[in-house]
Amino acid sequence: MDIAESGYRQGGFAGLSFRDIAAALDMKSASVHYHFPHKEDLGKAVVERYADNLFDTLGAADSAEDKIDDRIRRLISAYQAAYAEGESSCLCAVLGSVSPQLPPAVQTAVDHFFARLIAWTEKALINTEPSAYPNAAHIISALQGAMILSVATRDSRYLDNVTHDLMPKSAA
Amino acid sequence: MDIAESGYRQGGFAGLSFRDIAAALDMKSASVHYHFPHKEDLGKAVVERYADNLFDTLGAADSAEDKIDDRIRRLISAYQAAYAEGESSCLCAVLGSVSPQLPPAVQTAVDHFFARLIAWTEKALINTEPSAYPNAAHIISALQGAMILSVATRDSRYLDNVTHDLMPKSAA
DNA sequence: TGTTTATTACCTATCGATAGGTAGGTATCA
DNA sequence: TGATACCTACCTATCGATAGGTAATAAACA
Repeated sequence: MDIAESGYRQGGFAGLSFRDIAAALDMKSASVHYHFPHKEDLGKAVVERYADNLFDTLGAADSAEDKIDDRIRRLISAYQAAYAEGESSCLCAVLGSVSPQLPPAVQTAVDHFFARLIAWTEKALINTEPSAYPNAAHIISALQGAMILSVATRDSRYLDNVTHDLMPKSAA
Repeated sequence: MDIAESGYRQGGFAGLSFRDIAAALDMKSASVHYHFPHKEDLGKAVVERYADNLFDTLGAADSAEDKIDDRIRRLISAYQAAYAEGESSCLCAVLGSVSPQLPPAVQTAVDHFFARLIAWTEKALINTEPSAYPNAAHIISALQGAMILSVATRDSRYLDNVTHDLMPKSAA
């Protein structure tokens, strides 16, 4: 699944085959089919694992133990770390951008990912004075877009620029 | 090229074949190869045409005939219009997100697209008082990301939300 | 304890479909 | 006549997926 995740992030859903995965593991493609009968099963599992890992990293959006700024910093750091591994886009940005052509189960998993991410961010921003932060959709959009700009141009400055813009202004 | 553009936007570079294009035109795939010998040629041509169309729509970034707000409105409207046709992502967001795996000529064309777009936006924003607008990278990132969110969730509210946020506050 | 039964994780071999791409012929025009 | 735009017919490579088989491990039971 590590191989599949990085393969999808670099080349899209149609850009990674069972044979690619098998070759990376020094196996045969039939053996990959044993674990994930259909490509749809693999895609769904990879997206769900990706989501679970992210939300583990983000932690609770309503914890009393940290402040709003801390939660937003964790969100931004998660994106920076995701870009840093392989200079590749967010898995769900890659897949979501071609959502109309994905198998239904993968489409749903990506859809669910974004719903969770927006919900987390909205919860994290609750009780902030307006104008302290852009709204949740704006923050997530900017991070996803900046990641794609940096991947497309192989220039990390776009992501750096946007994360700096979004980062809480109080002391680092 | 219309067919290729919409096909790439909906399914990515690997998601559209010469046969798909030929079928849509009631032709044979060999005839498509006559016009675009290699897939790389087609991809490059489609991206370059896409870029030219966009910059025609945007107009000059330093025209004396309109104000900064007008230029930003044209930029935002262009994204809204692009989403409206087929509820699909920006061609260069789809392709750029999987840039590492694109043929070199396509990669370069996408790279060039983003460089032009950032340059246009920076020029359009020149002489604005700081804090009137986010910077160019931020604006483009937010628009690209919001488009992907809306495509992935089939919910235009994300794009609406972000464009409303970015739209100049002066009278519509 | 020894034997049977299942399960796991792979394999070889193959299927039909489709991918990008090519060689060579044909019809339509200026 | 020669360029343009298509065609038929094919090639090689790869795709997702399946059938059927094999070792190794584990569980169930007489």
